[in-house]
Amino acid sequence: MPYSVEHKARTRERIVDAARRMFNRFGFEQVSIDQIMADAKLTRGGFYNHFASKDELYAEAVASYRTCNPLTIKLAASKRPVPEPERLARMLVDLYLSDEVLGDPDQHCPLYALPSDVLRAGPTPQLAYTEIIQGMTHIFASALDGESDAEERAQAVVALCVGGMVLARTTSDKKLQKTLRASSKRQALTILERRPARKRA
Amino acid sequence: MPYSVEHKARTRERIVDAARRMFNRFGFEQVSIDQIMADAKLTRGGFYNHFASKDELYAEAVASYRTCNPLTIKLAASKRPVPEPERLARMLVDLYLSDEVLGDPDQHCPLYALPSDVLRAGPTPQLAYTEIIQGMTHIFASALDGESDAEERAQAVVALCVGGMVLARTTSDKKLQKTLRASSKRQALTILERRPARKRA
DNA sequence: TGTACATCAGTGAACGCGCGTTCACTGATGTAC
DNA sequence: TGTACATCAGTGAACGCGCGTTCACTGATGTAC
Repeated sequence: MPYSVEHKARTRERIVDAARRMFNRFGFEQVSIDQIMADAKLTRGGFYNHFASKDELYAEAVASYRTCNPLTIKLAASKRPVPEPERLARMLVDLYLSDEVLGDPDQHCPLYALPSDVLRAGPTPQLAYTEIIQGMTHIFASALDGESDAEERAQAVVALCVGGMVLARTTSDKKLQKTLRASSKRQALTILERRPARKRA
Repeated sequence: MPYSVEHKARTRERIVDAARRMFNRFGFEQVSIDQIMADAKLTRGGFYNHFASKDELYAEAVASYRTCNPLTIKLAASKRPVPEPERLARMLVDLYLSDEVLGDPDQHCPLYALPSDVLRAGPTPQLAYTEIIQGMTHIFASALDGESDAEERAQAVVALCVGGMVLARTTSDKKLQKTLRASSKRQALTILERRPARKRA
């Protein structure tokens, strides 16, 4: 049995990682398998030892954001315990709309980096997108726990995050990029804090 | 001088119209010149009598949303005078996030239908995107005229509109599509009405 | 008014490139003895 | 411990299709006489 099972798994992961970063940066159609494999320090032909098609890779790449998103990475890097819900929600808004993430496409979220592609893609990537939405909504709703309109406000905060980034990426006007995100961020925080009194400790 | 100048202009407009609708529906790369020309009841070869390249058509297609958006069309169709700013702003939020627009890709806005393509595209389409953002911001800011944070709140409402539609298009869960837009809509209207007292009449 | 003509919008075949996918191979690795 | 072997991850050339673009043409139209 040549090469260990772990060796193959690591290679596969390297391909998914390269794909996620390049898809987020340039879009699904604009990136060729050749480029992805080169980015992963491999050659074209080996691709089909790992994936049945480019579409299958796409689904995995989107899904991989679940564990490779900036917030999860940041929390894992800091040695502190997981912050309480209110603080976590604010951290997510701050980070999602930050200069740092906007400036580094490797950290971009499929929700705003690849939304045109999702309709064309099959049900598997669509499910991955939906899970990202629900994951974010959950974090915001937890911060509003106990308030009657928690779900509505949480969803609106997700829309503000995604919308702010879509708009910032869309324009080439640096100043507008900044104010659009700042406005989205402040209004998102306002929505999260509108009623400071909470029912649970 | 065969064929009138108007004849050529009409044909060109027919191509731009077909392109805008098909690009919004399927994305830039997914639609071929062949398909667009067929949709405009023409054949492939004639395309280059009107445009230098597919990219040039893309720029025009995005720009055409300026006059072909659902709000402008609706206002033109109704014989009433232009509504006052507050009512216009509410109409835009309502329409932008409506079932009707979500269900009819022909009416979709490039901001959420084509955001992945804009980075790849040149400066001309980017300018067209920016103009759409500014046009929407202007409508919302006018409704908040005189309030100190009008610009910030107007931009956040744009982000809510665009974000709500991006999210709704992204998921295949019908119910989630509906609640995401409803949440964005209600919070957008809340932002617009947060301080009902205005300084001007 | 009728006719010959010039123009150019529109046609459809052909070109050429890029890219997803296939395939015959090669050589690194772990196992059996 | 050392060696022969089997496996299969990885290689790179080749295939074939789709699509943007080009080009020689055709035929509808407005104009000149």
